[in-house]
Amino acid sequence: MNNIQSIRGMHDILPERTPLWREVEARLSAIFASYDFHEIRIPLVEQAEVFTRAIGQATDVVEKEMYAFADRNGDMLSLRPEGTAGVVRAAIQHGLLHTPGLKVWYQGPMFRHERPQKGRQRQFHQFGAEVFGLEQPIADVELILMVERIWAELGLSASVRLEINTLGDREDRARYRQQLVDYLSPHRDALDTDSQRRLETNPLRIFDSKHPETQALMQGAPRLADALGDDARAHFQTVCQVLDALGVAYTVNPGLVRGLDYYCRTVFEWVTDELGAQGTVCAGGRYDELVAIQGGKPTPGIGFALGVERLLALAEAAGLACRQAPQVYLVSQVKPEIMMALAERLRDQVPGLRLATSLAGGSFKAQFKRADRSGAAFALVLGEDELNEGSVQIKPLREPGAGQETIEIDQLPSKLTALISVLADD
RNA sequence: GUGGGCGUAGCUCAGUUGGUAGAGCACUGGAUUGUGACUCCAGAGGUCGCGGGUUCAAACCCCGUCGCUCACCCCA
Repeated sequence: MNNIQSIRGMHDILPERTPLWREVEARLSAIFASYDFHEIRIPLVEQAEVFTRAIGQATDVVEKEMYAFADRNGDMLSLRPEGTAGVVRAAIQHGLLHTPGLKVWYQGPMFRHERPQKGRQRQFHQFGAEVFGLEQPIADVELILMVERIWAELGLSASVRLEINTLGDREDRARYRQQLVDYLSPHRDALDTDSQRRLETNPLRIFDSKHPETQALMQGAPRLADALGDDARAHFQTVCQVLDALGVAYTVNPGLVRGLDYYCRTVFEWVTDELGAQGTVCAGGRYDELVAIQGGKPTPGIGFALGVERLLALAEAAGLACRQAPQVYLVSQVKPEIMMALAERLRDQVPGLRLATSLAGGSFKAQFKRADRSGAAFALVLGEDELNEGSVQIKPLREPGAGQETIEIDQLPSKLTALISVLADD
């Protein structure tokens, strides 16, 4: 092979797969619009501080996964490892938070320098949505409903399950953190090495440990639920009640702790068993203090991010497939300018037509072979005979036994319009 | 960052105890000079990931390196 390769963990999305991406993107953006979310597009690069402040200095994402570098003028910049921090920055910068209830969504590549594996690459793609200025629990619920609709729309409801939890408010977590440290410190030696380190940096995330001994120890740990303040407790109860009333299935997972520091109160996550070790397809939660942390006027917020590659893996396993084929393939043995004039006329007069022309030329046999491979539903035949009598032949390529018919060129646009209107949309 | 498995034609892979490479699919052309799919024939296509070493001789053995993959870790 060549020496030039894409960067490790950063993959090309080839033409064969882009129709599937576009299909999923179209369905998601339609769902977002149906909940009155509006798209926002922000830079892929920010001041590194935008992320270090928001995500938390002690998180792995900041500590060892950011693509951070010095700009030519010495500023520390970073490729975005996630979307929320940049959206918050943009919302503050442009005064979008003066209107309560701002609802935005975004989409695009994120970058984390991790060791690639199934469901995890260094450049990956997320869809995300954020709501600002609403502290009501039903804002949490609406976001959850919207994601539930995504699974339903893509036929994935049976593949994922929803887990939720509450992290309480900052004072609650501070109090609880101390309880946890007090409980675990005497058993420090029983913890795995990673958890020992987290004991100093981020004790709550010890709940994430997969080590059996650590997990056993955590069984007896004090519970965050018992450390909640009244407000946070009431908030979570309302979320659960409304979800129950709406028939949304979920389980409360007291060990569910988000990896980014800015979360508080409601956190949620959709997980699957079908993708190996990277089972989280979508995750999010409330971040009522993030706007203030980023220098804005205190404004509550809540949002989620969804991993597109993971979603696509599930969708493909469930049978979602897309390809973009031309509807019509023009086979010709007349002068190129005549063939192309006809093609242009058809593109002018047949709305939405996907028309392939046989630029490579060759025998009719070779051209028909290409027409077949292209996936086109119809071949148009334009040879000397047709040219002389002002006609074109239309040959169906996907109906066995169907004969081809001759049609006058003037009637071709309306004929094609009728023919492609009954084709299944690819 | 740590470990396991793997890198041979565009794709999926074979390659016996080291003797300078093969199949299927795909591609190109042909089988009465205007018609695809099925069939038959022919052809093209590889410095065997890259670099070094051992050897008369390396796809095969050794070292390094890059990448893919799975798990740890982390997370979407």
